[in-house]
Amino acid sequence: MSGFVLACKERGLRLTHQRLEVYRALAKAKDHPSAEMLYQRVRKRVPTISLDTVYRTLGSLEEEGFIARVGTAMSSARFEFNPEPHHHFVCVRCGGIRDVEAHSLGHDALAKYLPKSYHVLSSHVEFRGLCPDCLEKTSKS
Amino acid sequence: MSGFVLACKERGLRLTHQRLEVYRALAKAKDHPSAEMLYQRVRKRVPTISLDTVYRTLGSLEEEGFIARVGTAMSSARFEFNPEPHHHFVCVRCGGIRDVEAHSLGHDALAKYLPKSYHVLSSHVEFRGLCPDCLEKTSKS
DNA sequence: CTCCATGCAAACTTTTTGCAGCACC
DNA sequence: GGTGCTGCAAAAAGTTTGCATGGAG
Repeated sequence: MSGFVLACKERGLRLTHQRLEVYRALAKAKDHPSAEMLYQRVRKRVPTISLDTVYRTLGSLEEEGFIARVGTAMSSARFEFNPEPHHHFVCVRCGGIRDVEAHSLGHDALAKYLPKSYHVLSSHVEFRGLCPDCLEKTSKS
Repeated sequence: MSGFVLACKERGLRLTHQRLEVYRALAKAKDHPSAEMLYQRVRKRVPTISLDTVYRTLGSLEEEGFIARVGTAMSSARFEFNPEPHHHFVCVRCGGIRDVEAHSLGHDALAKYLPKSYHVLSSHVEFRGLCPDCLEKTSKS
């Protein structure tokens, strides 16, 4: 908590009542809430807060690295035909998605890391980084 | 292709011009297109097709297992505070998300499976299946 | 006092749905 | 010929943005 206060000062973020409560609500949450879910929770303590403030606050906190977005941050759904189990590499620069062969990163190899109390149906790895094309453009410039 | 025709008959799906063209466009695509991207491509061959037909067709093809959706299928963005690198388990029944410790499935262990031409910044595993709670409810009934 | 953050409303994007007509089987 | 699919339009859901006000520093 106090670490958050200090970090805000360092980065020039204003420490508003709303921002603090959104941060606290997410730090306390164990269920990976959506913006709407956080809005409902924070509203109990700050009845006048608006949903767009929650969105804007989450955006700020994400930019500053305090919080993370679960799963892929893609604006729209993407589809593929490849019926073989495989993984994906997402380029953070060009947004392109490339298939990654499962090789020894198969389902069984991954699923064994979970407790036996889970019934795992599928497993999927998503890598993020720079694809060969963007990497080449970077080194050239 | 002919496999698709046969599979449609087996499952009682009507083999319309539109459905076939959406299927072909996705089978040919290498870039994991969105519904809108597919719409633009199919429109060149079937100028009267509508975007909602593309959506409906993609939904049917996904249900039948012909195609897959890339990444997490979540209606809204979900956030988390946990700053430690970790993975996620998504329950297909209750939609709940649980953290999975990275253990030996750390970034380095995963990234080594990619060609060196990629610059990998992060790696994340997403498991899907039944969580312990839903599994228990299933066995009881 | 200054400027960033907030709240309100409205726009925007992506996806879904109701309905009438058409096409596949 | 009946049923499911299509196209149109409108709605729904999630998220973003413009603008005037208010509160933090």
